[in-house]
Amino acid sequence: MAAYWLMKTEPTTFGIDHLRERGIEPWDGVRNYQARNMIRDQMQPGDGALIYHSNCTVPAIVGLARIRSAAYPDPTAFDPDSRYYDPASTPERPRWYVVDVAYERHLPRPLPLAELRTYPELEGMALLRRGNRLSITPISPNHWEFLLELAGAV
DNA sequence: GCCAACGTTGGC
DNA sequence: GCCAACGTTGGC
Repeated sequence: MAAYWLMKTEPTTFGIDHLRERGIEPWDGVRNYQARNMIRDQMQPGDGALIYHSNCTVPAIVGLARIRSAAYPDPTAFDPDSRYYDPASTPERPRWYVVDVAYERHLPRPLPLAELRTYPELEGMALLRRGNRLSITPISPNHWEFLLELAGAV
């Protein structure tokens, strides 16, 4: 049974258009233990993902992607030249993980955060909870269906 | 740029 | 193990 996820990214750094150009890309740089645990322990190839743009003019869910690999150690943690370098993570004892994420499509209509807050159907969605800062959150099947219909993507 | 919320660090 | 200080996230 496939699961669903929401993955935040900053469009100025790596947005949905970058993902479309790359086709498939390791989702690197996650440096939060809760998010790491979801990547490492729960994500499966075939899972669906909503791509969310944060820290921008109109924060919004903008596209659909697919998890395409099991978790493996984040190579940027081993690279002293990377901004995500973490000397505490070694190939022998990796601390951080990635999955490969494949572009599927832009939503026909982006779903702005401000609009999402208006739907009682989305109550309980992690993105909408106060003070939420997790870069990866699970999406319930009901919310997934609702969001896709809302965006005209069904 | 402001600031609330949250995570991490480190002294004790 | 507590908790204050600090850093980061991210909406507004």
